[in-house]
Amino acid sequence: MQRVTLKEVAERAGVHPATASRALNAATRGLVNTQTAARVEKAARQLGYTPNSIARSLKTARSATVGLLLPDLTNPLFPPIVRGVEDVLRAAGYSPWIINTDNEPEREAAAIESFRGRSVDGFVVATARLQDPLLEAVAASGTPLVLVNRRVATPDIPSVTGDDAAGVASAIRHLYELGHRDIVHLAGPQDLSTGVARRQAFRQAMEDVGLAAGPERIADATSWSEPAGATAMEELLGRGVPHTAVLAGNDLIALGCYDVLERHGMRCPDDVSVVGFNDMPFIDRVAPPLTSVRVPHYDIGAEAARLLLEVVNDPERHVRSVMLPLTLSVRRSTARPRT
Amino acid sequence: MQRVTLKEVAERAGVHPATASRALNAATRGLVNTQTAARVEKAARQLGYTPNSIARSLKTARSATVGLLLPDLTNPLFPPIVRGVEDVLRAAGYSPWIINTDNEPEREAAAIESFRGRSVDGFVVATARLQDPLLEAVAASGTPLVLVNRRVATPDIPSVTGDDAAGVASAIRHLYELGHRDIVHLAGPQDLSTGVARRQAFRQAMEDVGLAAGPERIADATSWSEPAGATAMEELLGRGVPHTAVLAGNDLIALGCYDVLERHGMRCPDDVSVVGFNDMPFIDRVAPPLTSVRVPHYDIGAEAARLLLEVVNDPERHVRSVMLPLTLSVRRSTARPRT
DNA sequence: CGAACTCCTACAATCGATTGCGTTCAGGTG
DNA sequence: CACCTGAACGCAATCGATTGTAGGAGTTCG
Repeated sequence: MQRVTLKEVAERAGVHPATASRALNAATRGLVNTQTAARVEKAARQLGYTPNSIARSLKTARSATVGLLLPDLTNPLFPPIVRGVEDVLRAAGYSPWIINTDNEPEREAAAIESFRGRSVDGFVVATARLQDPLLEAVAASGTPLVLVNRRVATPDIPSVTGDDAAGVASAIRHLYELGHRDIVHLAGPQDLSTGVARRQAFRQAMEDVGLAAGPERIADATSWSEPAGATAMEELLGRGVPHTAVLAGNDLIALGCYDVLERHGMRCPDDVSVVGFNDMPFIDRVAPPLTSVRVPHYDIGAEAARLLLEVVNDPERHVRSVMLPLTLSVRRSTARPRT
Repeated sequence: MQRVTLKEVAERAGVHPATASRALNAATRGLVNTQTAARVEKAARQLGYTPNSIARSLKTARSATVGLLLPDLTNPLFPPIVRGVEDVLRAAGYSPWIINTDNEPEREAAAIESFRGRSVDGFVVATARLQDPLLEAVAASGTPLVLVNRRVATPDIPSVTGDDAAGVASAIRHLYELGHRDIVHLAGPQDLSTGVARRQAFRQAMEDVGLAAGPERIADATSWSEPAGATAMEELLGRGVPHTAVLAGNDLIALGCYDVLERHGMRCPDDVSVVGFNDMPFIDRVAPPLTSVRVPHYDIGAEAARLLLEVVNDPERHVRSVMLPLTLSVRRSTARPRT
């Protein structure tokens, strides 16, 4: 377990540690005689030298490390994002620290604090609330920062999101073309950008096809979960608004909606069509398979990592946000309304 | 962004950095006058001092960091394990590095190399094949190491797993009590310990209730996936072995089995009962909801982290492996066989 | 033949915190 | 009053790698 140090490598190659360092580093190899470099490299290989990145980081003040803040990894949304981030980072020699915050501000603060202590080179954040002083402080401090899947009120923070408006529009269009005219929306939490964006997109898309989208047709779920979705659906049913189709803020809310329909003896899609959002893994295997707006989570993560690396490598670079196109996965939860 | 250093804190408090260090460190605070310590602490707070853990790690050769190797985070098995590990580690002031290896040995080697370079204090590994020279090398080198959900041939590596034998037995007993006598098994890959363990447990459990469990009743899937499960099921059907129930090596294999049944016009549970393994998230929402052996993945991860911390804190401690009890989640994919 | 230059390589400082050891000084003891 | 003790703190080395600068060997050119 005794680690091999650069000094030992240098000794074996008969050179000074400084020379060994330069020989082993791609950027500085040009400063060293080719044969010497080869000798050093050979010595390093023979001794099984692994550079101590802690020592390196101390000196260079860069850690090749990125902090990744998530609400909760067990939410099926996030693993693909994480993989996207990780794959891109790894290709660039970086790796992510992952921390779950459960959306608790104290946890988030602690995580940021801990990341700072470990001198991460940047942050990828998937937990942003619309108002988030912590994040604004991070951004203001000049630490590179990219948001995924969410945006904050502050405009000058780069983010990567899906094109929610277009996604919602395609869902509404799909329902419209099937013949639905009475469509309602189970919106997500209104303190998160996606919840707001999709809700607003719903109204816009409905207007665009000439349908009514008054507030009575929208119920807000308090979280992105099945129970919250069920509660919202119950509320909507209680209002007595006629409807033949439901657009849910995400797939979990749609599942909650399923439960309520079943409880009330209604069948999907025979009585009510349901559209979800995210197209999460295995949602094609529930009964009935859910029609859902597909969000390319892996790509979102990958793109976020790319953006972050850009800023890390060139802090002067101006911020840039990316919006990825969404598609609709049509399955059996949507059908023509009964006439 | 300019970080506050210990030296600055010391200056402000009017003491030497060494004293400041001792004052700020719980273990050495006793060496410092109480009032001085208070002064230092106040200075640290005022300046917003965050210790540079890189510098600390360099000096102390400990990083409060653990490497976590996974095959693939997007496999729904792993997020709960990761959370279990993370929650326990965080409580102890540690945090995990997560790396996906996709079960590729080179990736695994690269990950271990990278972890070594970052001086992790230990490893939690969920990727172990039965034979794994890399891991044996790690274990032999004295680096603390705990396996989760898998075991390797080498006996003296601590591991945390579910009690597969008992889980399989409870599944078989359930089917037996429903009246099934012809039961077959879709086994997982046989180069992984869980695949082997469950396969063997199947034979044992069948014998225990007095049923035949010849090799013709078992088909091996080449991976823990739906397509592999489907292929194995097709093979089994091709053999013409009569059966009224299937025990799948895991839930994904069970889903593959569902597909094949449907393709052949058979219905579950009317024609064939199916039992899965893992009880993964949302498997209760597929059609029909899958009866499955529930594995406490979060607890497995948490326990693994605890074991690892034990070894990290006391390297002399003798290895200890833990096996957690499993329960059966009975749902609608199992029913009495048709008479 | 010596000055000027180019290549390499060595020296030494540095990153920020920890820690063994030495020093100082107040207080107690004989 | 000389001496010892121990608490509290300062000094300086150290972890392992990076990097600006100095210096030495060899080459070229006036």
